[in-house]
Order: sequence, then structure tokens, then C-alpha cells
Amino acid sequence: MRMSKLVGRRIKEDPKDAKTVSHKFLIRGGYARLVSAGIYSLLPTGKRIVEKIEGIIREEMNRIDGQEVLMPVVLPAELWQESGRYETVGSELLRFKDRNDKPMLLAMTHEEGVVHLARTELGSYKQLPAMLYQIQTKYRDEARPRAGLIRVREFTMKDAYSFHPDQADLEVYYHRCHEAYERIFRRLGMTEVLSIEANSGMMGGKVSHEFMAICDCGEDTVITNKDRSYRANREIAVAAWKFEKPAALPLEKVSTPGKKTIEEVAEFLGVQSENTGKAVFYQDTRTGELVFVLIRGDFEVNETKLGNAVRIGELKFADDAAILAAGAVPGYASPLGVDGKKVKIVVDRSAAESGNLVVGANEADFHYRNFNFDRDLAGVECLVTDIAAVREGDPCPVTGEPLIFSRGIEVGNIFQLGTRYTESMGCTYLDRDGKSHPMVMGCYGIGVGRAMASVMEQAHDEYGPVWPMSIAPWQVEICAITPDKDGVGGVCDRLYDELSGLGVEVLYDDRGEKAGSMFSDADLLGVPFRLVVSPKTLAESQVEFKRRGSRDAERLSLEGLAGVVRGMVERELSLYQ
RNA sequence: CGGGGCGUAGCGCAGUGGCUUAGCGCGUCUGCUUUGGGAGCAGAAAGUCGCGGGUUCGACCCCCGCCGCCCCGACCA
Repeated sequence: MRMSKLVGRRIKEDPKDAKTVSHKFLIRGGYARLVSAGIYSLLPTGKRIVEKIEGIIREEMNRIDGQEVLMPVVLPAELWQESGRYETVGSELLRFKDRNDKPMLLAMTHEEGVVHLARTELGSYKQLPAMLYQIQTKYRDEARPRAGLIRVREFTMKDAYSFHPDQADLEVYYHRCHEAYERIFRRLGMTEVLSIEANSGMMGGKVSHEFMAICDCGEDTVITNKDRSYRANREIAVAAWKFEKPAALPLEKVSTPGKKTIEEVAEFLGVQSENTGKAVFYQDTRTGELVFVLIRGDFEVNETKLGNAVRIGELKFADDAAILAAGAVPGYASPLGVDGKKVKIVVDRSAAESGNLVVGANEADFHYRNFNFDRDLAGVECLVTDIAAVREGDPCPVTGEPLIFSRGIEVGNIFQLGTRYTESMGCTYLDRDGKSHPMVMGCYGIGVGRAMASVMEQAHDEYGPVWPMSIAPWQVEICAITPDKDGVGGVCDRLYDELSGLGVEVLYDDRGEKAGSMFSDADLLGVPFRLVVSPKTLAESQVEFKRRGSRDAERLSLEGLAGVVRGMVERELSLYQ
């Protein structure tokens, strides 16, 4: 490619709307342009990278016996009505009607679409397992797109779906796919991607993993220990808390006028927050059922863990009216005197395994000192479990070291779906004995554009991205300094032709710009190898060779240069095989 | 969906109720000079001042409504 003809201008100044590194460089380098919030066009340079990413994904999907398909972006609503999701998914699903008033939608994921295929094309145990995948456009009407290509409304996704005769078969395949994902992210040149166990949900048996690219602009919190032998997302993270139970002192009612929050009460009574118990009320969003939670004052409730513990899909804070109706006083609520038969009581281990806590008295302006779970709640029906949110520095459940919080971008997700879709949509096969069973499904996604942005986040310097050879838009850039002097242009033209002829992807800056100008553009384009040809080096029959991201340059002889450079490109590429 | 910010040339910004024919820098185009980290000089093209309404003799500027974009939060198959 001759730079003089490359579409996608480089921009000297940071665009005002871009805050994250990848967003800035995507715009400044001419990789992508915003069309509407969260909707981008890819320019040639960006498109080349995306194609390489897709190529690597394709190779790895094929390696685990995937078969590529292409499903439509527009699906009839009836397909989603079959699975029930037409009703349950919110406004991020873009619904519309065609000319005949038939309800349609833009698919945000393709479980329904692929089951539509699988239930007609697959019918025998002999055909299983089978994996279908596609690399295709998804639309999700996100409430808040952000950070360039990190979170968008329209995007390209590799989504894969596997079909199995039973759970055991799925688990074997799931593991292969996990390995394939690790290979993919390594080959894309990501420096740090962690697979973390994600919320397994209330259905039990469901397993899923998120692949998190660690970087500061990540939207998610990844919780690990130092050597990363423990990895979890915030929703399911646990810690090896140790609690001490002192000798129980007698329960004592104390006046705490106007003191409602843990901080106020603790300060007023001269104790630490870990010597208090906090009462929190939740409600099942659907049924309105109340859940009373007691947790030690220095902890916060992890709503996902709580939801899993009580098998409620969606919880919200209970309003004061509901709390009063249950016989508790907001601000002074107490586990003492609450009827475990009327209200579900959940006690976090932190409160159950500590002692002599200050808790509410269920009476305005009064608290109790010296609450002890074993003694004071004896005989009350309640669930003792771990529903506490992990805090940075809490002891790791594996090693006991302090837990570390990092930020991560979710670049991939794999999920054991089970029969959620195959049962509702009638996707069955016949076994050896002619008996019909729903297929067991897994699904596996990677956001392609998000992956590109994530590589940028992880591999850049102050001047631009430093693309790994595996996905670089071009492998080599030639900068012709004063192309009309001393035969520079001719040498560059020849070199460009020779390298291209050898199959090397070359970007040739033939514009005759000032050197500084060319170098700045080159940095923004992040091509891994740079050849600088100038009268100075040509006088010694040499050119300058520089790796993007390295300070040092070396000289290479013009003699046989194209072959030498091709060899270097191939060596570099082999690092990503 | 809540909170905040911003909409003036391709990009980044300035601007005042009327001497503004709306400017500045970058970029673009022409010419000359230049060529190792975003050069210099001279000239040029380029704007429905987000949209609609109102106030006014007069609105890019003041008022009302709408739209769009960004950031924080909620949400996120």
C-alpha cells in the first residue's frame, strides 16, 4: 500500500471526546470513525487488523472442529418468542416491524438462530458433537456506549455454539474451547488475559468463564492473588476470612438517639465497625418476598452471592414501608425478634462467627450491645452462608495472601448453556436406542473489535499502538526520505516491489513528507518493522531498520535486503503461531 | 434511565445583542524554499455558528423546546 493513497487521515491532536488510549489512537491513526453513538465505520487500516484477528480466530475454531456458518442479523420475532427471550430481554434488543407488520429484531446473540439450524440439520447421536460458529454483526442497543470500540452498539462478534448428547460430552468440549481461547488471545499478542470463573447463576450446574484483558480502562473488576492462581470476578469472589468469637457478654440495650448508620452508631458507642452487625433488607423484584440480611458492619453484601444463596434471580433494596410491614424499624432493624417464618433470614458468616456485636433493637433510638448469633438467634430459622463482598486486601482463599483488584475488559466468554434453548425450542436428537433427548449446548463468544482495542490498550507507547506482527495492518513500513534525491525513490520503489513480490505486507510512505511527519504517522500506524531509506544511509548502500516500540535502530545492507527482511518477518510471525 | 459537560470550517478551539464581510491554530490546495521526530514564506478554498420556535429594529450571542455527542453512575444475552 502506498501511503499517498491510503484512506484514513492521521490526526495530530487528540480528539476531544476520546478519553481512553485505544479510543484516541483509533481516531488519530485513522482506524475507525464514529457514525453515531457506539456505531463505527472501520477504515482500511482498521479493517486489515480486524481481518487478521478474524483469521486467527477462524484457524483456532476450525482446529477444534468448528464449522463456519453465517446467520442473518435480522430475525423474526417468533424465533425469540419460542425461547421466551422476546419478552424477557429489555430494550437492548432492537425490535421493529417489516412492511407486513411482522415483528422482527436485530439479533444481539444467536442462540435462537443456531438452534433453528441445529434442530433441522442435526437429529442423530452420530452427528454429535457439532460446533457451528460465525463471525458476524451483532446489534445491542446499549444504554451507554463508551470508550471507542470497547463498548459499542453494533459490533462484530465471533459466536460459536456446540451441541452435545449429554453434559459430560459438553464438558470435554468446553475444556477444548477454553484452551482454544487461550491460544487465540496469546496469538493476538495480548500480554495479559485471564480466564476467570463467572457467576454460575441460580440454575446450578451452569459453568461459565470470562476472558479478561487486564488494563486500566477495563470496565470489570478482576480479583486475583499475586501469582494469579486465584481468579474470580467480583460477583462470585470469596475470601478466606477468619473470624474470632470472644466469650459472650450479656445482651445490653443501649440508647443511641438519632444514630442510624454503622458509622454513627460505632462512633457514638466507641466501637469499630467490625464490632457491629448491619441489617439489610432486600426484596425479590418479582414476588416482593422479603429477605433479611445480617452482616458484620465492616462488610458489604454481594447481591449476586445473596441471590444465589436464596435462589432469587433479581433483588432490590426493600423500601421502608416493606421493612415496617415486616415488623422491623429502618435504621434500627435487628435480627432479634424477626420471625424467620415470615421473612427469609440470611446471616453472613462474618456476623454468625463474630461475637458481642452492636445490632439494632428494632426500636427507634436503641441498639443492643453484645449480640451473639448462637445464643441470641437460637431456634430462629435462618440461613448462614457467605454473602459478603470481597474487599481489596482480604485473604486469598487459595494462598491466604492479600487479594488484588485489577481492571479488565471482557474480550471473551464461554458458557455451558445446558438445555435452556434446546428444550424450549424443541432441538432434540435420537440416541442409539431411538430415544429422543434435548441436545446439551455450549456457547462461546469473542468481540472482535473489542479485541483490537484491547490489544491497543495493552501494547502502545505515547506515540501510538505497537502492533504484534500477527495482527499488524502491515508487516513492514518503508519511509522514503527525500524520495526525489540521490535515487532514494527508485530504491524504495524497487524494495517495495521486491518485498511485495515475496508476500510481505508493505506500507510504503512515498509522500515525500518531512521525516518527522512520516515518523509520527508511522508510530500511529504501529507497523512492527520500519525501513528508513535516505541519501545518508544509501551512500553506504544501507538502510535503517527499526522495530516499532524500540529505541534502537540498526543498519541493514541493501544487498539482498528483501529476502533478509522477509526472513525477519517470518521469524517474528512464528512467535504468534 | 439519573447526574454533569459540550455542540462555531475536516480536527482542536476563540468570540461579541450592531465596525464581523464570523475569527485563530492544525489540516487541505497552489507556488517557492526545505527534508532524520509533525519546517518557513506567500497566496487560496472551505462555515445552514446542531435544529425549531420566541424576544428584539437587529440573535452565533438572550429565553423556551428538541436533537446529537462525551463523561460519571444504574443496566449489560
